[in-house]
Amino acid sequence: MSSLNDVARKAGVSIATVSRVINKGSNVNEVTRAKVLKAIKELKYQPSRVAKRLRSKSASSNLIGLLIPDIQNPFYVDVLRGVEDVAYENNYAVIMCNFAQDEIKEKMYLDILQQESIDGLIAAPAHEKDSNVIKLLNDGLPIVCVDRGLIGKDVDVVVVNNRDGAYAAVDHLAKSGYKRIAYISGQKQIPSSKYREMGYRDALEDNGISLDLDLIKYGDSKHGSGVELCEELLSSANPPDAIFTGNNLITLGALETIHKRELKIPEQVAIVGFDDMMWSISLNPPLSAVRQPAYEIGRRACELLIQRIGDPKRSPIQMTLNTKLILRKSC
Amino acid sequence: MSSLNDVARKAGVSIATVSRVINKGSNVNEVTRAKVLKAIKELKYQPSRVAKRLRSKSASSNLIGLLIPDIQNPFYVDVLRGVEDVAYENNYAVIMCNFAQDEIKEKMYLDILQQESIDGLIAAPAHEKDSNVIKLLNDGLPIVCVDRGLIGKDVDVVVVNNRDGAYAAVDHLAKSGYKRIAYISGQKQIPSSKYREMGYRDALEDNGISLDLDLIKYGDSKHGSGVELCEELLSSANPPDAIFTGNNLITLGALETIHKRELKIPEQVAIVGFDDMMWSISLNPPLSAVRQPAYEIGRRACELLIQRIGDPKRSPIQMTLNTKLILRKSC
DNA sequence: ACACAAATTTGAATTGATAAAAATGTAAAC
DNA sequence: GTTTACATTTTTATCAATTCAAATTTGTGT
Repeated sequence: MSSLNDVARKAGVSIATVSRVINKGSNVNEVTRAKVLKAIKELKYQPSRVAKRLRSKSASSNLIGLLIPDIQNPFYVDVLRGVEDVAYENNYAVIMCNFAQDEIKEKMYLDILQQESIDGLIAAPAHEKDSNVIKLLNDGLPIVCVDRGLIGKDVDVVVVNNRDGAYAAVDHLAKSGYKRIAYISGQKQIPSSKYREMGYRDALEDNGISLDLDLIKYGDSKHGSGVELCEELLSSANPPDAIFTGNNLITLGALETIHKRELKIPEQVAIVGFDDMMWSISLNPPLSAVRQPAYEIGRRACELLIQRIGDPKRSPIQMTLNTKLILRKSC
Repeated sequence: MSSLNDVARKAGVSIATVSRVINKGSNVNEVTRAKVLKAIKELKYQPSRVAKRLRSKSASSNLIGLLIPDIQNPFYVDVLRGVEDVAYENNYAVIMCNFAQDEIKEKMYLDILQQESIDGLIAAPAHEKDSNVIKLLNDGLPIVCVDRGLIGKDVDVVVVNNRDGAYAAVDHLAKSGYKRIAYISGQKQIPSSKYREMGYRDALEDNGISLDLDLIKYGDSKHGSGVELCEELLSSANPPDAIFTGNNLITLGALETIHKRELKIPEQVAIVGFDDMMWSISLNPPLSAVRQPAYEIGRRACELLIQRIGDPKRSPIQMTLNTKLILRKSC
């Protein structure tokens, strides 16, 4: 790897001149510029981003961090794609960090991101009081939150209307005649779970169905808890006739359990999940689901972040996108 | 952010001493060490990874790059998880770059990774002659290839036995009595597609089924081509009675088309896909598939890479893992 | 108390870039 | 022929760390 110095020597000028050729380009003679460019080409010179960052703290690293709780969840994959597309269009590269719902891991990644002096961060915090993320925010790093905000902090947020999405799904179940509608929730402490539960409760109430707390199960937002909690529900004395699942992976886990018990969907038990997937139509049966515009969440978040990097003082925006109930054959 | 200098001043010693306390720790008096550690704690000092990397090229940045062709493909998500788990265990962070099968994007990402002076790279190259990856290899960067190698280059590789995996699937279809077995391939130029086709052809031949080139369709390894190519196959004058799909996303696309046409699986058309997914059992019908140990591929690749970073001269290893045919209800 | 060795600490150079100050060169103005 | 203005280029300092040679302190034995 050749350095500025090598180029300068080869072109017979000083490093400062080479630097000017590469950067703004003002105040440099055409003849000199040509010499330098030739040397750069011959040496296949590439500037060291590391040295650049060290020198000028203000200099953009053109790196943004993306902090995600669970990359196995297709929802976050779509968010990632949205973020990445916008980042790429704007000449940013994305460092993706999957903390797998482990706050120690989260801290390690955030430390690294900060030490790499990223320009900004898109984060789905572990929960609303996520001190690791709050610390960076207090340090002045541009941050956009997705899927959940930070309590008491004025920060850019892109979320969906979780309460309404859940309401629509459960309302539809109720109006379709299901009486014992269960809810398998993700981690209780994350806001999206709470809002979805709120929508669930409201829809039941509005349809005159009394709440049965045995029909609400709390898990960890992963596949395994979908399997287990669905099992619990179905093996209870008074099982549900419909299930509303709190996310992607829970839905797939619940489906697995239902199929293992060879129950007919929706005749014996109906199911609607939060989060749609490209291949939901190929599931057995084609799955009804509350679609979140995950890709767009990613795009919007990245747009907001790039704006904020450009103007750190802009007042924060909370953006709420709408969900859409996609009806197929599972309810 | 405080620097070495701040710590040195606060502790009343030179920066060299502070550096020694932080790093190896040899040749430093216990009293001094205590003073320095106290100052570090008080200032919440964290060493700058940027400065460290600039200073000593040999010093580990504890960063590895992961270059992936398509993050939407769950196979690569599992590889990523494997890589990440091992990286985390060994105190490395992973920069994930998804080049979305776009070689220009690939080049941009690789340039960035090199400029960030990563310690090593795990790459699924675009194809066997991928000049972008070869360039880094020639520059001496430790590299491990997954899923496909680099032609004419002696490099660590972790692959699965694609030919045998495909053979097992197609052989099973043939032995089950299917006569017109189609193959929907991913991108023709990638090795895994070629080897899978080889297994397909061999299995047909060994079962006395003559090859019909109309039954081989080449796509781009993505969902859309699964949809379209399956459509082409099914609408032809002499449609197949079974389909072997070249990967995950193609399988899901093909399933979508089959369902749209309301064909019974496996009665009217059977299907076996390359790549298994956690939720394959919940598909309609539960999908038979050739399982690749994706998570293990990731783990192994990362282990090899960390070894190679430690010993750049170690002679390259080609590791071939085995696939397993998982039979469910789709054939 | 002295010489010598060992342990500890420091100073200065280095890494690759940027930015501000200083220096050089060129041409027009007086 | 000198001054001045302007364009161009170089010098030097800086960023935060590592590293090695040099300097200093400490310890040991006589």
